[in-house]
Amino acid sequence: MLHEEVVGRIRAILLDGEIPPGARIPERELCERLEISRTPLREALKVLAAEGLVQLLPHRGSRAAKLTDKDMRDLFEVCQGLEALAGELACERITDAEIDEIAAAHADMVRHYSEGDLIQYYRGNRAIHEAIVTAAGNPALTSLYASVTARIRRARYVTPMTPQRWALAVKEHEAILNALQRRDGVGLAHILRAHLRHKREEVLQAGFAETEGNDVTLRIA
Amino acid sequence: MLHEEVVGRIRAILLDGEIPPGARIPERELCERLEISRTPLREALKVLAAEGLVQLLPHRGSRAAKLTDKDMRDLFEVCQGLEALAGELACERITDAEIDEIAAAHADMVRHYSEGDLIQYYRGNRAIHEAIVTAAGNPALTSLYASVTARIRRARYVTPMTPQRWALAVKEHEAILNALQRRDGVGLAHILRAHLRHKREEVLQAGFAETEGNDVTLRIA
DNA sequence: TTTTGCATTTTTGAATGCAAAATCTGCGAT
DNA sequence: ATCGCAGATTTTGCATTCAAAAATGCAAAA
Repeated sequence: MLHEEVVGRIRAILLDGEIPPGARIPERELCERLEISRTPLREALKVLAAEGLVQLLPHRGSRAAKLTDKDMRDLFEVCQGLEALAGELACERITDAEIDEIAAAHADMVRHYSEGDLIQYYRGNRAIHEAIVTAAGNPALTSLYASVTARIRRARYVTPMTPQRWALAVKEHEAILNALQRRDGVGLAHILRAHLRHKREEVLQAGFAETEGNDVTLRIA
Repeated sequence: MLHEEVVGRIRAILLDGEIPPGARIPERELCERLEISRTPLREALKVLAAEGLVQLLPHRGSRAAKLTDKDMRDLFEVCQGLEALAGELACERITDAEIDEIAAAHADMVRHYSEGDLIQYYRGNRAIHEAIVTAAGNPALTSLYASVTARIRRARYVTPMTPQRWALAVKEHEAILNALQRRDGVGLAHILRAHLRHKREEVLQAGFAETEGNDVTLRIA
């Protein structure tokens, strides 16, 4: 198994919440499960620690990182900046074909909305945001975005929504698609910022930060 | 020696250009120099690879990362986004004391400019940009900014400038300080973006990308 | 019953050793 | 002289081993 694969598998385990935020990461167990020795596992944990997904405590092992309200707010703020930038760049560089794909993904997502399927809705939602970032044609931005969103993914794409908020989100996505089709970079940036600000408020209001005694895993189970 | 210290020392070696972009990283030598064994060194290299400073080639060791023109452009673009965001946030949150410090740093920098001391000028310049980012009060943003700027630092803070460009840069910095003092977030974001766009043009025009046969180390020596 | 001090156990962090892969070297063929 | 190839050498990646630090358990004292 390649180094990158090890990192990816552990990242998936963390993002799935299989090891919940704050929990200790059982080195020996993971070694057995991935059928590797401690050396490559520890290399991967150090990388994930640099990404912010793992917290290393010297001489006390590693834990799945836990985000405070402040952390969450900060990361959403950065995410807003990155998506706004991506939106502006995407409007300059996106191809008609890419726009069509996003439009199709949007239609799909709206369908899931009208069917009340939150899981599928979120899946489509995420695909759209990622497609916009990809369309910016800036791999450095894409990978930074990936690492930031990974840390807030569970909060962002798992929080339950009230019907009002959900309806608003869908409306905002209409505007997002519209701005893209008009290639209105500044407008798109504004909408994306507002969209994420609303999502952030939602998440924080729901008390979704991964603080002590606030286990996301249980909530979404 | 602690893990973070190892990472820091190697990062410094790379940023100083002691191991020039594209050059192989001599594992054994570094081990001896840092007086550690290969295990912690390799852990650090994996982390630096995740940061983009090191390129890992499976079964072929690691090299100091080399940036193409496109990489450089992309990173500057992201940096623009991050600094613009930081500027907006800083205007909301910066204290009067912090503004005074930045004003002092600015005055210092202008003095170095009038003395023609490019090195000191760049040092002050960097301090100002970093202070603005810090004033945004968002550690997630700060650390992301640090990792992005690290990759373009040598290009950004080493490129020689024509008198015209230097004068323009100083003018822009006047405007930056002014916007900060007026706490004009939107204005500051605009100026910062333009400032960085100019710097990027400078760097790319100077052919400063770390491509084959384009060794930055030699140029600045 | 609770707390404190000590010995034991467990776990972490790093060095070493080993097998596989890549690179280098030298020799012969064209 | 150059190219190609077989063997030797080096380097990489990982498993194992070893020492140090922390956690745990237990007994004795308050």
